[in-house]
Amino acid sequence: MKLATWNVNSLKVRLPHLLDWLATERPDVVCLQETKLTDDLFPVAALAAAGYRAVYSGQKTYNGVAILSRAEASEVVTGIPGFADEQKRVLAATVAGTRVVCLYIPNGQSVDSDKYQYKLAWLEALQGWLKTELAAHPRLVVLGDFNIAPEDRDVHDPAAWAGQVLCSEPERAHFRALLGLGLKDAYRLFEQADKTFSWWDYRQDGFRRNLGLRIDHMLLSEALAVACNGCRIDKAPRAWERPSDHAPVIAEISP
DNA sequence: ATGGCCTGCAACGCAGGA
Repeated sequence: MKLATWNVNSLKVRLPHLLDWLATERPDVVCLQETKLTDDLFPVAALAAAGYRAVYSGQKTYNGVAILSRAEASEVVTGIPGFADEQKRVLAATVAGTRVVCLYIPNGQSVDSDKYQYKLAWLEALQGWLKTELAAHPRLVVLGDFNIAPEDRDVHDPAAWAGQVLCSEPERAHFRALLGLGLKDAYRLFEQADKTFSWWDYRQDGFRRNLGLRIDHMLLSEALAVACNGCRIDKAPRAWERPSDHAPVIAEISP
């Protein structure tokens, strides 16, 4: 099974990129973030024509998540159970015997912001939920835009980012706590080139200068981690005209 | 130098992203 995650930064704008990319990569499951579409506007027909079913949870202007799959998705859950949140950031479904949890973790804006406190509370709730999900679903993948650069090697300029949102110690501690549940960072299961990132700022010619962060992740339960053959970041779409600021992350899992 | 760039909304600038 080929799994992917991609923050598309507006599915309306990026649909042509997504369709081109699906035709090239032909993944089995794709999680999307920042669709920024209400559900009545989701491009069901265009994706069906490309061979993909879709489940989605969106809102106007902000956030919005979706799971595209060749096989049917079942047991669909939106949001973190028991955690009241108007923002559409979570979608879980079972596809071909694998539990897929698609996340758009809050950005946090800055460490002195109310949004940062919301992010930490959100991460606390996420951790509790994923513990029960993992117990119920041995084949579990948690993937999406985490808005956390887990280590300094995931940051183009660690000194400049030290203590800043996306890199702060409380956020990184939450990321490590997810690993502590028994999840593995798929990207780090394999040897990777230095300074490989999944997001680059639109400003300052950030992509060409590789001023990036690795904040999009794929976490695998033990059963999936031992079956994982590879994980990579696909930088190609970031170089296309009018790109998303995020690149897709792709992993291959043996049947 | 606290902005630069992009998106959506709805207005002729703003919020939010990261």
